[in-house]
Amino acid sequence: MTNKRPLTLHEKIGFKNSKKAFQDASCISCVNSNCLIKNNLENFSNVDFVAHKKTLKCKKRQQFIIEGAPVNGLFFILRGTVKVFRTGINGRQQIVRFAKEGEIIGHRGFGTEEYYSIGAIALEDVVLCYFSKDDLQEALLENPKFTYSMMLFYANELNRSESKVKSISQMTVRERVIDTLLYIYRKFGNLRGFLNLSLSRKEYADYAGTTEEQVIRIFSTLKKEKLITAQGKKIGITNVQNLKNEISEHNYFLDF
Amino acid sequence: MTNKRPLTLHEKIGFKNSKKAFQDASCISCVNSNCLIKNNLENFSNVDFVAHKKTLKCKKRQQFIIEGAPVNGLFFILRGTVKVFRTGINGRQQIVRFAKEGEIIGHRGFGTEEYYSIGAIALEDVVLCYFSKDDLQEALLENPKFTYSMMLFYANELNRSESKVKSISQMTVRERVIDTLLYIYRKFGNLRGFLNLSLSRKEYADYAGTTEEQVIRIFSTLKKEKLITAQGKKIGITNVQNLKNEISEHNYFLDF
DNA sequence: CTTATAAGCTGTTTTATAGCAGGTTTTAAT
DNA sequence: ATTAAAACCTGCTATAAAACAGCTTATAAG
Repeated sequence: MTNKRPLTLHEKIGFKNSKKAFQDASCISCVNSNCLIKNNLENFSNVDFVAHKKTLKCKKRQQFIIEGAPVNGLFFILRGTVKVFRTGINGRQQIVRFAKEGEIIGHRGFGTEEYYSIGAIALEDVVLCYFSKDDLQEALLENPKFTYSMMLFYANELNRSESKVKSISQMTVRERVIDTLLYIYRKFGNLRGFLNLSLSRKEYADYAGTTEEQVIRIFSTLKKEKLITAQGKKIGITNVQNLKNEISEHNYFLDF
Repeated sequence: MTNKRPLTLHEKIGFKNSKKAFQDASCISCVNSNCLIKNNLENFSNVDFVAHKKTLKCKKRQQFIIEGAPVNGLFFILRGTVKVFRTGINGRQQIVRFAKEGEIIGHRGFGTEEYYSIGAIALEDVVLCYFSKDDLQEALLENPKFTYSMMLFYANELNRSESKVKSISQMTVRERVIDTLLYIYRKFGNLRGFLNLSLSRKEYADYAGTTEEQVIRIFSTLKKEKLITAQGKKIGITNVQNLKNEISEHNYFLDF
């Protein structure tokens, strides 16, 4: 490196132009059928839009959005799993959601917000597509179908969030922990009898809005009740329906 | 009435075509500068859109959206105040928000939801503008600026809701009650030293996510501490800053 | 004006859950 | 292989908040 200019965050974590670094990162050949960009490719009047995107790689445990940083654009997950969180009262971490391929990260900052209200960290090696706010805004104002899709996306996120308000304020800790297990199951599925996403008890707690100890206690109770099996971080749901039954009267599962 | 066909809900509560019943309900002369329709009037290519709207009157305490009913359209408040709620675990009412002129009601059902997940009731005599889902959808797909506004509206609602998740899961009951008082103050302001919206202790509880008794206890403590004054349902905030200080470290106020 | 009903209030009890302390086991690093 | 550091686990204690009970004060209806 001969350049003495300090590296930007994006450069540090390997920000590269898609064409150069990732032959397979072009939207046309993308396999994420749930991606809003992919789904609207034919609607973009300006073909440059998707060519302008940048692609970046993140190693496991790397944080690529820092709470409070200015919002310059939006991320789409091309591959991998991401944890989205915010810091609450006395530094307590609150996990907002877990995201996978095709999902949008950082959209909460798109409206009036100038700064990210959340942080995002890679749970495994991740590849991200990045669109600048300006490019996006232009594309949105030119392509009503795309804007409409984005609007519906936000509407769904809103429903999910409202449903979380309900669950947090009215469910018991046990119910919330079960709800979290079912959420992980729905979203990441099973692999050889275990949930296909390994989380620590602390992470379960931060998502369910409780403490590590409570999650541990509840997990061991659920084990005794033969509702789950656990080998360290690997959690298996014995009978999904039995778990659902405990909370079914409270929740219609519109999340994902 | 010679017609033997049973009345629909809309007919029962006085559904009328705007032209006939309300000379003053036309969007052009509307004074609600915060209304998304009003703000986008010049963007509508199809002038029929606003002419198609219907206007309906609701008396105080009348419920005009029933939880679980199919979503056929969206309401905009022309005049009055509305309580938006949902029924939680064992019939416990949860107040989602209080809405006033210019605001949208029922938008949560617009996306994938087919049925209203909330109920809405008039807190005082209310006039509503109603747009059918089909008309709206057409207008949205024709007018990207309008769609973009709607998208930003949803994005803001999402931020508000996320912030509520945070407050509910991390604030104490006292803090949540204070937060509710400040919310009412910000949104409805003061009238002769008292909050310009009278609510029962139960309603404060249903919004703050606690019980009537807790609200009563906290109100009487706050009275002793000279932070509020109360004459029955009329609540006055003595010093807004003092109240804010108690929760300021937790909350950046992006609600409204 | 009287009565009934709802809303407001307060003291006591119960319960769920957080916090703490002190352990073991697992994982990762040297 | 050894050590350090996470992660996991369990029993105990403290506490915030809900639930209950019984009362008083408003508000509305006849």
